[in-house]
Amino acid sequence: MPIAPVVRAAVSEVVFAALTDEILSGRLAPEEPLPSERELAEAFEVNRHAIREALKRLQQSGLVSISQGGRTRVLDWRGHAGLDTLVALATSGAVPSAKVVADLVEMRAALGIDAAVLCARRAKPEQLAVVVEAAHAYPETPGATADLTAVDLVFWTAVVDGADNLAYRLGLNTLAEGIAAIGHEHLAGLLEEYADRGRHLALAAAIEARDEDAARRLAGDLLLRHGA
Amino acid sequence: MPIAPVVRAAVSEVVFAALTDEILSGRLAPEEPLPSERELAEAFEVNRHAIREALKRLQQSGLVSISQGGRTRVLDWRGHAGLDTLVALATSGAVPSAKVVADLVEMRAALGIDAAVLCARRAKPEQLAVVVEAAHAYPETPGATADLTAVDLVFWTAVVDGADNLAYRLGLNTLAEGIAAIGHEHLAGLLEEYADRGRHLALAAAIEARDEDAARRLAGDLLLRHGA
DNA sequence: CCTCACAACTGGTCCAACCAGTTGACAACT
DNA sequence: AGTTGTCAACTGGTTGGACCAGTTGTGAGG
Repeated sequence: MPIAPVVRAAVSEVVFAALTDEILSGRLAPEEPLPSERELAEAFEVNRHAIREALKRLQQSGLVSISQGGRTRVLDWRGHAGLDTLVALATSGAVPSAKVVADLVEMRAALGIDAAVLCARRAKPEQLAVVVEAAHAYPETPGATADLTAVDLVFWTAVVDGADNLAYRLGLNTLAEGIAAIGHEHLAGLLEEYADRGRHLALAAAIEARDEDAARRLAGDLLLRHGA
Repeated sequence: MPIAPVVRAAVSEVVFAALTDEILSGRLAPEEPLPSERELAEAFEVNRHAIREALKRLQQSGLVSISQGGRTRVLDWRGHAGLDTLVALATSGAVPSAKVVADLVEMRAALGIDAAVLCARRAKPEQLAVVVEAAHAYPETPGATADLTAVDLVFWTAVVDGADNLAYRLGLNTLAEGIAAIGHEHLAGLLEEYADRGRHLALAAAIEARDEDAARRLAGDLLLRHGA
């Protein structure tokens, strides 16, 4: 048995995960009222405050609607949940996680291609330098998956920074977190992309040359291979 | 004075907003430790439980890092915050809200164009019908801004549903919520697009005909006019 | 100078009570 | 009968205080 840091999950965290799962899986249907906080506290055998912390987070995620006096109700996650809920969706069983991963990768491609173009158009010289440097970090010989993921994240972070768009920046955070959370088992298809040092260098060169068309084409070559 | 529902903000909600603002504006710098929960409770003159609910939400947003025993520390939002934080960023003053809106609209364009293409490729017949129907809802004569926003949301929801990508679906939720929250004052530039019944009908027709190239071009015509 | 134990923090959890809205049932009035 | 008003029994919102469980810095002892 490997020695690793003990996982300490706060009670409200467990409750949050359980209720999230219950909702995303559909066992708690939209419009359906949740049990009262007092009932939940009794059912989970925890204090009511822990339940409240979890419910507040569910509300922030757009999964429930809370109103004083009235009952807390389940919302339709397809219409109210944010992008950050996608990860939980993958582990809830409501949708095959392979489908979620594919969707995630597809969105990553759309944003990545656009970010590459915008980076070529708008990046400052020092940001261009960072992009080129990050591209050189891709190893010439294959290494560990985790390392490759980190290198890839640094590269695309540099590209998105150069694109000078905060929405892309924050969206990248969410996507990267999602990919990291889902784990590398489902991401075998990405390895080939991660390991492609040549194409990353070419893309960086195109961006540095401010060649938007080449950047779009090269980014597409890298990011679209999975779906097609 | 207009008669409208009384705004009732929960205490933890106020604390959450205040701390979010404090962090995004930079007055609380990354790595800097937050005051302890007890100190915050005293400063805000509320119970510690309310502080805790707010901190849990800040943690979920990726704005702080909480660890038992140690102090709660501020994280760098550029590297940890998710897409849903963008709205708060617009009102924090850290970045001109016009910039945030422009970035939001830019991302909306990238996703919208891609979604239109994917919808043309993958939508089921009944989903195509919904798209066409939604396009016909754009008014022939200009109406109220709020109505137009709602019509536009229905149309793009139909398109994204047809694209059959959950990440796009949830991302659209976040973007729509952001646009709604920021308010229509900053969105005058979108009105022209919202009112363009003809182009929406044309786009719907292209999607229905499964003409991906036309869909890409028409969606671009609609969504890219702002930046160019 | 190093080591280790302890005191003084930090966040995590619980209990118990009360405040503040919502809802539905039911009596009273028209 | 139909409407109105009242009230009890819910719901979530907030508070206080106590204690548990980790972390961290300090200072006595080696």
